[in-house]
Amino acid sequence: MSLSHSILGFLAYGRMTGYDLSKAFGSSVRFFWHAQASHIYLELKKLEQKQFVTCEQVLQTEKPNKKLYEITEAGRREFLRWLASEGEGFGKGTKDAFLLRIFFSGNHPPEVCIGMLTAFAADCRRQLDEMGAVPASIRSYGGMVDERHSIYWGLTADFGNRYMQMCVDWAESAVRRLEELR
Amino acid sequence: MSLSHSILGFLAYGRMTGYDLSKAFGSSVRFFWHAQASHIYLELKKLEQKQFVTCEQVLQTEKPNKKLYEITEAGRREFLRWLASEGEGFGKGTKDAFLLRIFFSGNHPPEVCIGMLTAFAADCRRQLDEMGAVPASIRSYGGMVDERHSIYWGLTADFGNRYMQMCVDWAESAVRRLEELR
DNA sequence: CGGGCCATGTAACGGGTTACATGATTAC
DNA sequence: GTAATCATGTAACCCGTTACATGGCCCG
Repeated sequence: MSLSHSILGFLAYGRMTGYDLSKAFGSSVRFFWHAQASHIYLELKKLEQKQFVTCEQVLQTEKPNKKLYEITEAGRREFLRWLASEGEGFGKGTKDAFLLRIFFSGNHPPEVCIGMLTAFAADCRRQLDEMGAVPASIRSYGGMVDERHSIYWGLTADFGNRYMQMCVDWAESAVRRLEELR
Repeated sequence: MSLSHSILGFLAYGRMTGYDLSKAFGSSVRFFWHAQASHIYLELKKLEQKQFVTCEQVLQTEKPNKKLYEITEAGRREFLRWLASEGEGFGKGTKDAFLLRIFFSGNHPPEVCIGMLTAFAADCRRQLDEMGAVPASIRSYGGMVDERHSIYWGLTADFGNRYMQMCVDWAESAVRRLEELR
């Protein structure tokens, strides 16, 4: 259960609403943890029940009312516990339906697979471009919290870049190999 | 729902038992789709209900009895449909708790993160070694089915290698960066 | 005589997704 | 007038995990 822990992680930076959290996920960890808004609201409720967060209603006249969530001491402890926990080693949680399709692609003519791979490469390149904006966004957020945090944001962004680049390279070499064999 | 489809995929190669399937997952797609034996048995039952597979009891005296599963025409159609389906684009399904921990690592002293990263790199290197055996295993299986299939097995294995290598490189560069900043 | 392989399952639970529902304000 | 942004939620469902249960054969 990592969604609840990453919510706690964001709340450790400061008070936020469910909506803020939803945006925070979208603008930072979306490459390795996609979170649905509705799920976040659900999880916030559970965290409140467990007393890991407290909630304060904020009435607004110009905008819809909102709920500001704040992490408690117990919540911070739980978050830190998770942060240091060993966590399933590696590759155990990996689920990649795309690679599964490639694996079984002997069942259709090679052109289909070539098409899938080129579309995939294009997709990766697009995401690589999108991530070009990440360093700037880190710098802008980085000013708000201290640098201690933003280093790590940079590390995960770097992972994202390398990953996408690797995917592009792999897909292109795969296409080449398939074309050789036609 | 990709487990059921990959089961169909394996059965498209030939008749197998739940046990065989479990081994097949373990020796091929485990790097990007880990399947529990118990889950496979569950899924086989559902596939039988949907008439995507048929089941034949095989009585054995020397060994426990077993059930041989065979894909039906409807099953093959469903499998092919899935194989050609667009499938969620990319990165949407990605869930990586390890990167999540790195992202939030500003909350503990850098040494902890350095420790996590070195352990991670060691883990990846180990898996890289393990995958050295894959080409041989592909060749051995490859003889049984025609080459049409084994090319694709090689492509996914190549992905695994590149991925692990990228992880090692990234983790090492991350450690270097963290050590600079101490 | 212990461990590993063969071989199959059940029950409870957890975590996440999808689809749906609502509604005000602001900017083009 | 219509799209985007702000803002919160419910209900049903699905997929997968964990833990448990069973039991014979073969090899060292």
